[in-house]
Amino acid sequence: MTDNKFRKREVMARCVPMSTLQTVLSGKWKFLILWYIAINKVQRFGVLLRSLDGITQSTLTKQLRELEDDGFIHREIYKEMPPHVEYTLTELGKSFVPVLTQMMMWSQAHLCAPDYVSPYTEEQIKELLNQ
Amino acid sequence: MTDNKFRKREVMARCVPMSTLQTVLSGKWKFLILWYIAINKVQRFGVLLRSLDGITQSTLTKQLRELEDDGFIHREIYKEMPPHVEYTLTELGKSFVPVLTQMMMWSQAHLCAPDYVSPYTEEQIKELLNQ
DNA sequence: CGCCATAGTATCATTTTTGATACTACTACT
DNA sequence: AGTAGTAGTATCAAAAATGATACTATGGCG
Repeated sequence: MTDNKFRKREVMARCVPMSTLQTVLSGKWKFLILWYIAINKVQRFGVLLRSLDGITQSTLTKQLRELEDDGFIHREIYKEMPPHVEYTLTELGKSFVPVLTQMMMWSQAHLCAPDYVSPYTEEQIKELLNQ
Repeated sequence: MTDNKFRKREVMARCVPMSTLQTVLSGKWKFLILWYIAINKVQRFGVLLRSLDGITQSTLTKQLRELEDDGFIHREIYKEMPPHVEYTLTELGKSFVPVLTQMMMWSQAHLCAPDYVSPYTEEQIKELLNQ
């Protein structure tokens, strides 16, 4: 994403990369949403809603729209019955996966209790990085 | 930081590492504050205030206190004349530097215009990672 | 027809974050 | 005694993010 299509253009204009990133990934849920899509390749709206404990439907919709507008995820509508929507990572989103993975690994190592057991296997993480 | 000393304990209790990280680094300025302290080793309050374009004194104070409470930075008061305060990274903060660096490099590569020239040399980045 | 599941939208309230502004405390210097 | 520079605090207002709730649209099924 090298063109200026981000939601908050003032930040982009100054191009303080770190500020832009913080703006783009602002909010309580963005990291987690991206992670869930990354680890599962595809995520449906309903599954995300049930996975993100405490989020409301309207907030999830808004977060997903922002991630879409900022070019991280792609939204595919399936008109089968019942109709549903699938979210996948775009090329930009995929390029962000190594950063996301490092964040996850750091968080597991430093923010969790010593007896915390990660739900993600080394294989999952490795696969994520090799895509 | 493997003990439960974070500001928002509910998140910590559930230990969803990604959520904890997003909570701990919430706000418009945290990434940038950490980056400025990391790249300069030491930062004074006044310098940070002038570096972070648009932040107010009270907001900067609050952000710094939160980073301190969450164990990322250390606050050292110098009673010389005029007295001043210096902020440095703690061990936890230093352990986060590789993540921060990767975030910065990704942001420069993907969020900035093609003609953007980084103000940071490769040596600075390398040094940052070798600490 | 009424109900289910899907994935929303719309509206308003609440909470959280940030900003604006004015104030304090310290002491060296003039 | 007054001023300057440091790093704050305190209070209130404004803005942004999130939540609660009710609503829509689709079409199959009993």
